[in-house]
Amino acid sequence: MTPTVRNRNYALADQLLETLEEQGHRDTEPRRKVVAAIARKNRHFTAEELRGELPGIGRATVYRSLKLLVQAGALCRVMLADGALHYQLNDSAHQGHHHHLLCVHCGESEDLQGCDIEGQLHSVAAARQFQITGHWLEVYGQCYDCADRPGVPA
Amino acid sequence: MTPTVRNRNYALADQLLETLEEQGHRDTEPRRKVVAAIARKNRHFTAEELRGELPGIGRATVYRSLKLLVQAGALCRVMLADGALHYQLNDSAHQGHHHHLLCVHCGESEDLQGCDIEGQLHSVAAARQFQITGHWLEVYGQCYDCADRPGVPA
DNA sequence: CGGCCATTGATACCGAGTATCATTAACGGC
DNA sequence: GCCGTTAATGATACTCGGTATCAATGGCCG
Repeated sequence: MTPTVRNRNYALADQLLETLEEQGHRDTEPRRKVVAAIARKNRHFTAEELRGELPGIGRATVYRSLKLLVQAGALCRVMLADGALHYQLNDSAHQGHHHHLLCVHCGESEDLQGCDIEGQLHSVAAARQFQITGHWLEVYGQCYDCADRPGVPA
Repeated sequence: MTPTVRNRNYALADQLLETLEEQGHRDTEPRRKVVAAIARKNRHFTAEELRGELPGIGRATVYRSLKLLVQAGALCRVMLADGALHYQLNDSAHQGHHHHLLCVHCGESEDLQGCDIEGQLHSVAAARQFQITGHWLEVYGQCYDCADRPGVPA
């Protein structure tokens, strides 16, 4: 890891911790470690995966930290095509509601911002006198780098 | 239950059983009971809920039957807003890929057919050189009958 | 009728997450 | 800087939804 990346990770970890403190949560040693492990991630991960990288930290603590970060909007939950729930850092620019384009091959993901699903849903729903309160959308596929590789399941 | 409804349920159960037989599965006594219980449902249900209505039938058998019916396209899985997985009979006209409009108040659900999510997703994805292979969408809200009732969570 | 083999159901197991609760340690007040 | 309050921790047990195992059963076909 280059010094630059290391610095970025430290800054990100601090930022996450700060977010939690703003919500009235304490700055504790185990929390720092969890947050640092998350900051090191550059793609989505499962709770258990994260826990594997944090020996000595209680299972409950890892799950509690994840929940707090999701509530704070710093993490979002993504559901993979096989139904497995993963977590993913929210780019600070994309804290609001958005969807993901997930590469089933390499695990890369992109945020879908320019997609007017909402508007479309509302007009369809209005026709049926349905009042929409929320929705959940995940999109699966292959990214450019993976698209031409062989041996990829449909 | 009116005689008409009872007949409809019997017919539906037979049809489901037949679907399974077409896939090469046997016509067994427990299977008949599971399928009959499903045919009686007029809204989405959980595996455990169904199991509760089938005392004397093994847990594994219920889950196995559900899986077979999903594979056969007769049932579809819907994810509620709280993350709970439910099953729902597929209207025989809507066997293909489609989405659901779920009323969070009464549990009613409607199929979303006239919604061109696919096309929209493809154009957004094309711009990013992403090749879409699938997606998952659930839409939550309140149906006409529930919309004006008080005490409904957002 | 007989046999093969899918199906069954009891049971144990699994993965993901939550509840409990005694112990620890942050942080704010003084 | 000490101290008390109170949040946080981590060990453990538990829950929930679903799957694997496997001996016993019973459909179905020749």
